[in-house]
Amino acid sequence: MDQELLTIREMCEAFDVTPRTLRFYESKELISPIRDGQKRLYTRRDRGRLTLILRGKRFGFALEEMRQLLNLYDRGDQKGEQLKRTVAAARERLAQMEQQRDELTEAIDELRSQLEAGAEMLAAFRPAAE
Amino acid sequence: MDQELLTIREMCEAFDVTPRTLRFYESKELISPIRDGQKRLYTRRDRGRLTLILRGKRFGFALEEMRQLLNLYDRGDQKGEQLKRTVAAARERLAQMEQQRDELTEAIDELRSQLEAGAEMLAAFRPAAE
DNA sequence: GTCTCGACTTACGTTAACGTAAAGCTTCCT
DNA sequence: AGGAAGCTTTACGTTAACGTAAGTCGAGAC
Repeated sequence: MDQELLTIREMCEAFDVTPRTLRFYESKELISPIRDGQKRLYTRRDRGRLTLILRGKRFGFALEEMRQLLNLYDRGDQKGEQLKRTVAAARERLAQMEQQRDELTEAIDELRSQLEAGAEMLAAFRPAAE
Repeated sequence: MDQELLTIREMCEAFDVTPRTLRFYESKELISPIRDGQKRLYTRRDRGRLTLILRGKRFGFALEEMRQLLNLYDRGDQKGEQLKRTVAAARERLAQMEQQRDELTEAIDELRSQLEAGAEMLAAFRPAAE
């Protein structure tokens, strides 16, 4: 293990994704494996990027967002301005996630109280009692 | 106000939806306004159903799910077996929502700790330091 | 009569992230 | 030579919930 280059199959097993997914990410310019003839070979760099992509997905980042963030890091200055921009993006996303969670919590409470209140979730529609 | 029949425009304003939405719901058999010539007129029943549809949407029910639930209620026995089925569906959805919230909370915590730990969300990829 | 307004129908477009089918290389094995 | 495996490319299909454009129609307003 810890080889330098992985085939598509090895990548799929290592990250639990399908070949289609890897080719799709490549078509979206999120990763760019080298070629041995026509076959793809994934480098350490690709593995790092894929790790970040999947992590980003867990956080709810869209692929396009991740592409932009990754590209920022390709342009050098990891220590400076671009890093701040990435952090800012992360903070924004965090805020979104928190709001989403709050809304979800509200909906949960509301639904739960409906259920407790006699399970009459459909109370609003009675065939015109007057 | 409290008229018996509403035009599509009045419905849109009352519920803050577009005409397209109402026609779409109708095409999906969620509501079924009567006709005055070719114009749609929405009854009290339609308003009740729309109220439930929109409430369901807030809870994350899909339109198809709502259609099924609403149809259960059209088949009579509000007091019996069908009600239980609706309640069961609501409980299931509630469980889904709670799980979703838990996952979201996990992701939030994870992202927050990444940010606090030096904001190195992208720490995983360093250009191969060895 | 002509214009215009609102409503109507039909039907294609949108978004995201792949799934899936079709058909063609290369290798490797026998 | 003749598969079989595993890779490749191309390109259409999927899902949800509408948006949007195009063209039609009936009813008042002038």
